[in-house]
Amino acid sequence: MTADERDIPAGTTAGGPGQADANAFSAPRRAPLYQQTYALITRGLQHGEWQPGDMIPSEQQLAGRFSVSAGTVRKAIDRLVAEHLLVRRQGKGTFVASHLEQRSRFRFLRMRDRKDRIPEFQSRVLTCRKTRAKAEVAQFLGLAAGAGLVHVRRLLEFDGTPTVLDDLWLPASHFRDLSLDQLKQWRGPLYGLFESAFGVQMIEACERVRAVRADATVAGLLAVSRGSPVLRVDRVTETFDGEKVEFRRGYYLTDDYHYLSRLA
Amino acid sequence: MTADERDIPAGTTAGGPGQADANAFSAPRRAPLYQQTYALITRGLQHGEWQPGDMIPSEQQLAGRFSVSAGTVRKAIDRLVAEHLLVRRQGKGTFVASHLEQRSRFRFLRMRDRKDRIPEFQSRVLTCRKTRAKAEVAQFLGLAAGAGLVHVRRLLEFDGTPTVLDDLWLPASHFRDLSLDQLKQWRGPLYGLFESAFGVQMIEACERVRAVRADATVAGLLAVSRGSPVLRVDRVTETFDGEKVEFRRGYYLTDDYHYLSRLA
DNA sequence: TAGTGGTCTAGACCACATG
DNA sequence: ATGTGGTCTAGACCACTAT
Repeated sequence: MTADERDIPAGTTAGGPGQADANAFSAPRRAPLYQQTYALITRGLQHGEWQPGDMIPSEQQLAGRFSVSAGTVRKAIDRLVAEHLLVRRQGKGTFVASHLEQRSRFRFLRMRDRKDRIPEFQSRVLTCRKTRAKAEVAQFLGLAAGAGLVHVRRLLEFDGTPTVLDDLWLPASHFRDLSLDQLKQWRGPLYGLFESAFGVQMIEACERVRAVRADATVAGLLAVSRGSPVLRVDRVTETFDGEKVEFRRGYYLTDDYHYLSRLA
Repeated sequence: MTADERDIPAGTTAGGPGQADANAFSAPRRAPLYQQTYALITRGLQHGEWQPGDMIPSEQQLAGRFSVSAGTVRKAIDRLVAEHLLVRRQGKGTFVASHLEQRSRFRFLRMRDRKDRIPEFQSRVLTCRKTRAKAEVAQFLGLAAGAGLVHVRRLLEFDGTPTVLDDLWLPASHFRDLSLDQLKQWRGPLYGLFESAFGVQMIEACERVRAVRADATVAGLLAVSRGSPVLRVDRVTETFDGEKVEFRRGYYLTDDYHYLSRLA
């Protein structure tokens, strides 16, 4: 983008502030400027104009580029910050959120210990294989049955004991080159790897939680007897525009840990 | 409160806008005006100056009362709206949120059907008894063991099938006069009853979710076999200032329904 | 017509980070 | 000293609701 381009048709004139549109014809309900500004910044994030960890232009600069006031830019950024897409740092600037940063490391982890603290845990990746989507997984990902996927299985040990078994299915369209070696070498959150190595930013997720009996596989890997009650958590993760880029099924032991949910 | 009282010491003078404090001495870190304003409005809600469903004074009026600008009041109200304590209605005013209104009826209900819709359900209150707090419940409520409680048990039928068994423990200090008759006669959400009949506004809650085996009682009431996996949801509900006013333990069948959690 | 919240602007000063 | 975000003000006009 060049500095002088105007992404938003100037809705104000020199006549004064707050003058939205001087047209005599009633325009077809234009969205408020701060929402348009929100959309433009989001598009910049989506198109990779600013990468995770990058600083975006200052509020003044964006105001100039979009031909709106600083307050309007600020309101747009407020929302993006609330949605964890941006992070403000006073005196420094506004930055694109990254799963590699400490502050967002446990954003999607709901498990807590008896005192509601995040447990210490270790991840052991067991397998990584190319597969094709069965009907159920395909439906969760909004793909056709048979679509190419990468399947990852890993075990999380909480404070030393195996507690979570995760199965991940990732669209081959984005994750074709993901390998077991790569996963085993990686230190840190998977979403950090996906972000840095595959350019996929996990923005939001939705989890459906059930209580089920452990089958032979789950029971074996979690070291409990078959039929034991375990929490089954189905997660669908999306990137920009609601594009589904992960389906994850987790089996959680909840004797010493629990799934925490805040209602407001 | 009288119209001319000033709850916030005027931090600005006639000298111009944005002049927070002319004192040469560095004051002991005063909170921003919009936070003070937030606290003052919250106090009004807590003290019952404005009841659920009431309209609070207009932004202009509050700005006058607190000697701050309309924008500052607006920012304070923005937060209270985000926290679901207030509701804005354009052209009408700003109102105190109420559990009796349609919009907040299912705020704390996380169960969904296969299409993520809120199920149709019916509540059947089974028992309502005065008891004393056992150690576990006392701890959840931050009370001493043996404190007076009211215990309520109810069954929820989702689309006609018993799916949720709830046990509620409520501090007798607030709910001494709650009766089975009252509960059976009540149509609508329990929190609406608690709000209108006992003046207790449920503001936020925290749930800890586990998978457990159904014991004889649970299995009997939910019509499953003993040992079946069920979701156990422990909820602690708070009113203003984090005062705990409900501990609720729910047992959920998750064959046809699930617990939905959005991560962001 | 009047009152309310919703949007938008322009400009001030403060607090923080960096060179 | 400069640039960034954070706070605060004053005032304009728009959109909606009610009378």
